[in-house]
Amino acid sequence: MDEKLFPFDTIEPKWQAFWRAEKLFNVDTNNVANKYYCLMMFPYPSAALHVGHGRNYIIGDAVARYKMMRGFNVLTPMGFDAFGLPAENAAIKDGIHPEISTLNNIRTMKEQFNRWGVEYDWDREVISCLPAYYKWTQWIFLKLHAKGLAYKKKAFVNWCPSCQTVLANEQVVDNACERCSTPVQQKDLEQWFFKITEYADRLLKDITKLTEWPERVKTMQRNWIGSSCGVEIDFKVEGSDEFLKCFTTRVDTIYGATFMAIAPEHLMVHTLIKGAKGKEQLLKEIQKMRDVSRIERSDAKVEKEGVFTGRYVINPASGNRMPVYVANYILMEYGTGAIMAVPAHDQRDFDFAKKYDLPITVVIDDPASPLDGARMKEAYTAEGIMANSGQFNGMSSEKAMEKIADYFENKGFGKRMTRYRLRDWLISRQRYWGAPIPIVYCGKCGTVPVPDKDLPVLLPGNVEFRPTGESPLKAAKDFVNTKCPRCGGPAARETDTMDTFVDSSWYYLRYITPGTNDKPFDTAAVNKWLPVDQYIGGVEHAILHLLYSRFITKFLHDIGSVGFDEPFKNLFTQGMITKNGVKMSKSKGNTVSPDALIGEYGADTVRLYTLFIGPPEKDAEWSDRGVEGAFRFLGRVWRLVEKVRLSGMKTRPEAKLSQAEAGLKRKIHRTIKKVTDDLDGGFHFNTAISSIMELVNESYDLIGKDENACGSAVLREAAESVIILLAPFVPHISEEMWQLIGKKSSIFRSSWPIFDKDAMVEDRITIPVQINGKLRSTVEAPLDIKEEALKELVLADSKVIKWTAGNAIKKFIVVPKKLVNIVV
RNA sequence: GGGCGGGUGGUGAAAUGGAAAACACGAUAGAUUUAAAAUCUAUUGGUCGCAAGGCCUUGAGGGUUCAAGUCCCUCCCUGCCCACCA
Repeated sequence: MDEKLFPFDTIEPKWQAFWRAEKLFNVDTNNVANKYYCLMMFPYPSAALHVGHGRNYIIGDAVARYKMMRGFNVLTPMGFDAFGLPAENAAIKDGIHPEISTLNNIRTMKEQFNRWGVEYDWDREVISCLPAYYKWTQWIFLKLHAKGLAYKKKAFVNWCPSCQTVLANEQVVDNACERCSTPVQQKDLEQWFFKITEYADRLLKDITKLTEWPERVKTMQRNWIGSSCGVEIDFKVEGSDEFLKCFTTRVDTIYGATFMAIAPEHLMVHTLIKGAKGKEQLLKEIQKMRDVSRIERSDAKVEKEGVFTGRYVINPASGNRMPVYVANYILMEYGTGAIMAVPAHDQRDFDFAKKYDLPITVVIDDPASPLDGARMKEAYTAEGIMANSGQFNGMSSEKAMEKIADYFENKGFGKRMTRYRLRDWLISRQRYWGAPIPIVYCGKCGTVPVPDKDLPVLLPGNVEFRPTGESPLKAAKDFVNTKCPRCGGPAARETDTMDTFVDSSWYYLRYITPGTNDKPFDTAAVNKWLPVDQYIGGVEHAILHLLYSRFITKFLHDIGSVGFDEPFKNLFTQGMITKNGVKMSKSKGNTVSPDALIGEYGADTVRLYTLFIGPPEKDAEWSDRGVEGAFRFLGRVWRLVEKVRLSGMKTRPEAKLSQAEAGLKRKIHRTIKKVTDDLDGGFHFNTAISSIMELVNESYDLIGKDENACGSAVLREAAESVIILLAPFVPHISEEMWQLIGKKSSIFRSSWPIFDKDAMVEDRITIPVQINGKLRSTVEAPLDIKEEALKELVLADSKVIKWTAGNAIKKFIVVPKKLVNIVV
């Protein structure tokens, strides 16, 4: 497209500079009257932003500008989630230090925001990889540690034996290292955890407080935390004083437990197989199971594998001996890492029992057709009538669940408990590019937290990035060797760094008082501005980031650092932009760069199309053709405003409205209402924009009918309304047009239009008439017509007469002001 | 495997249980132009019909209702997320 429909290339830089000079987006946080904290999830600094990334910022910018026009004191800060694996990988590959590449990327991104016309209060910028920020990430770690909520235990990691390094899940491809294709092993390492499970009940319960969150996000969080009520049972190991603990939600099936299955990583494995025949072979088999990643093992399609330990436990209910197997489908991370296997009533146990020829005892019978263990083709998992269960026989399984639990608690075989699927948050990473964990290991004093006054523990800059090997921090002797803060003796620093999710779980607090260097944030100021009024980001963060942020907020609340216990009041999760049906990503080679598009059509066009593409909470397919459509629409608006401006002198008084003008007047006020409702009721930008398009079309219709209409006050009102309603979406061209029609100050300092109810109403309406639910005719009637009069009118209609001919009317349904349905 | 979404024209989509397909893209024809672009006008779910008009149509099949894209049940297809990517 060679021709410019409007001079966007001069308009856009002009207004971007204007907003900066006017400090339009700089907010005084001392002024809390009418505060509105509009927050977008801060991004990982990536070099090449595509239009899919743009959606998040464009939505956020439109919301911020709209709220500004509604008279709010809007805070929209931006920052960067700047630690992370990609920068470190790039350093290994290209030898560029992560800090340099990260800060470069940040610069590029800020230029892009600027070109989009996406504005922030940059005085509040927060960059998580800078010591001024991560000092306080470390401080939060220490606070958690002091409360016993940061602790160390062994956990399994993906380990590449060739590279001698820990692999992220995404670096594991087909159970092999992505770099050298060596099969990945599962290795247990000492790891740092945050005890988020301590907060599981509150995180679950308080979801009900999040009334302004999307239902689907709340459901995902509920399922993720996943509480289940059940009974924990102690099984005595035969010929030993040891017990194996199992948790079950189906204690009603206890009499049908015919074997026990434990995870290959279970701590009791070695005790159990001590002295077993063929122990070496057993160990080899168990190791083989351990070497398969947990994701793969939890797939139900994977063939069940197991080995018999040679030992038995006693079923406390039936007294039967149950052989103990080590099985690949049992995960140490879930429950106790051991299950009582009930083949008749659990499909996975059933598969395993079939394979290893273990007894299948029916204890819950199907009331519809009696079950036979020997002939079953699959497990029966529904409720039923108790069988083979001693004193509980004949009871409903539902009732037996409670009775058996009572019985077990009385006998001391086990106890009721609520377990959560949620596991503690593993926060240590064997990586360089993250906030160092502020811990020192001393030969005399043990694990010693770094005192607050010694923060931050600086990440050393001068390290070697070898293409393979351990975290560069281990080799940085100046960093590792230190003095014990307690006894002053020689000590070694922790070389693990923190998960970047720790950095991002509190950044929204830092924006309020970003410069403070004696505390992470000012509590009083934070309490005035939070919870965040509107949080906007991708649905891919629905679980982890949002859950971690809620956890950290609750913790900070408990130690008195903040006065609220939920950080985000309203949450909006936008869908992603796809191209050719799949998510835009560099690896798939289907990204669309905004730069060329902005060069050709301007930022306003790209913004308008991005908002018009579809409902913002849903995924949307990008089309370059659609961008042209948005461009042509803006050209159409520009020309309309030009016409109105040029005829501005001969404005006719409003008193003599023609019928067409009265129609346009109604349309103006309906549009104002529609756009306002769409923005207030869930950011329906797409339908808001289409209604503005209709208003523009009707304005042209008026000119088409009557050239003199250009000077009409109603048309002028229409043009002004279009400009102001479009302003949040296409800010540059709106400012320009606002100025062209003679307004003196920024459109974002003007107040949002208010619709006039009286101007909206029409005195006559068209009412559809259905016969047996099918549309057959329409009648025109006064708006306030009485039901009787309407009935008369409808029955006199020729089409109605034709369609009802000869049939008796059974029912006459009138939906006031909407529709009539006649049943014959 | 588990969890969460989605399925409506050639395309993106719209529709508090009340006129399915608004708005836009694309397409076709015409106007304008030396020509193109841009602009303007008309048509555009399928089907039968010269027309008037009829019949069909929201992944498939059932149900509730005067009325179902929307509510309920069964099934099919598809996208996304799953703890060391952020």
